Amino acid sequence: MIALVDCNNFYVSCERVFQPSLEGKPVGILSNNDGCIIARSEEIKKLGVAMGTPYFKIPDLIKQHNIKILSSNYALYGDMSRRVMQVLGRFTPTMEVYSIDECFLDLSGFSQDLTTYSNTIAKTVKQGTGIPVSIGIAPTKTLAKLANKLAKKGIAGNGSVLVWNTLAEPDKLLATLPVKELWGISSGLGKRLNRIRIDNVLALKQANIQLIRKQFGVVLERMVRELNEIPCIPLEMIAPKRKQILTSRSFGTRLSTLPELRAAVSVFATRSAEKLRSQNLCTQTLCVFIHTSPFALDKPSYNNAITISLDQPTQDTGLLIRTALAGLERIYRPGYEYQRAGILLPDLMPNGMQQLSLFQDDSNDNPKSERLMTVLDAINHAHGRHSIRYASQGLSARWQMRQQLKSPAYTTRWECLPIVTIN
DNA sequence: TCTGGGGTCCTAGGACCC
DNA sequence: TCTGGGGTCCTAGGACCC
Repeated sequence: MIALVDCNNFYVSCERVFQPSLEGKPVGILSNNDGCIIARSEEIKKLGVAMGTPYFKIPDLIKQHNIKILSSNYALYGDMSRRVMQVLGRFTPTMEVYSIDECFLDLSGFSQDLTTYSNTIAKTVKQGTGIPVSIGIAPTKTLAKLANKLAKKGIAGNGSVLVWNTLAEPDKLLATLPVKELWGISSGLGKRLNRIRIDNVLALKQANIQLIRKQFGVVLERMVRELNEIPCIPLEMIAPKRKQILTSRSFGTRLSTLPELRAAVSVFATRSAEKLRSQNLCTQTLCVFIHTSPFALDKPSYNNAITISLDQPTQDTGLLIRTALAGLERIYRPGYEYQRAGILLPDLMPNGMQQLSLFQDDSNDNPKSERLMTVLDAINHAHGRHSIRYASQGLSARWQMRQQLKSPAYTTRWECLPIVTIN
């Protein structure tokens, strides 16, 4: 049996742990750059605010209902997530951290009553971290996801826990669920399924497996089998190695000039190199891209990207910056208002295993670069990110993301530690 | 004025091998 | 009249996830 533990309204719950006054009130969390609402409390959902609603489109609603809006605080969410996972780790040796707010636990072979056990898990997480969770338990991941959703919505189970096999008539329930509710079915697949008269989960479960394979491919075939309690998606206990690293941002204000874009791209390249080193990886390839806004239909649009192969794999910030800027020069066109840029490293490998270049005569530089990067990382770790930097990163913050409503990094910066006063 | 960021997997088609 | 059979690797694009 597999349990899916999912934190309820995770980002909102993290904020509420440190601002209990937000409890019971409508709360929304914004995407980076304070763009859209990407996490919602139950109260704001009830007011009809959909996932992904642009923030600037609902000022009246916010005022009228006194909705509390916050910028994303990923330092906080990341740390709270780590704590939740740590508590969950006490309950089973085999678990897969699936996302920042979800975790699969392998409960097969447990002799206890799973409902009781799961209630204990939920209670312990709440007590240890302040975060409320819902738990769905079933023979496959797909069904565990579904059970979790039903528990959360209060359709079945005891409010926060649902063990699939305790349902008297699961098929009756499946028949009431639209196929789009399933993990792995988005609107695209959902519409195609509806066209062949598969509109609820039961219909999909009973669909002809050969036909599904032929028309929709192996992904949906696996899903149908999982609905029939045949596990096809294994638990991944060891996180697989990263396959790519992406660093990109929308700008706080549109950028038109090359110098400003150069500064932004330098910062993204620097961040990418830091990510490489922190995961002990290096890259053989760098891709740099720039976009105008897809929403500015009245203005000329331009999207371009360039992929550059390096002579040999590297994790050196200076080399990645030089490469990225050379790429930028080639794709930059004047006369556009750029909204976003980024660096993609699509071809990663473990550091120390790279194939050296046959023709490079300065390969002795490698130890030097390594020492420099170690010092750089140590200084920036001790004194804060960007304490020392490459000149090309510049000093202007004009393009930095907007994050005007961000709460303090309560758990990751000493200056932000909450202070408790006892009267 | 204002619309996120970071990932994975699958498939089809092209290029190549013997 | 008539021109094989069986592979691998890479890439771009689409679909999906949180």
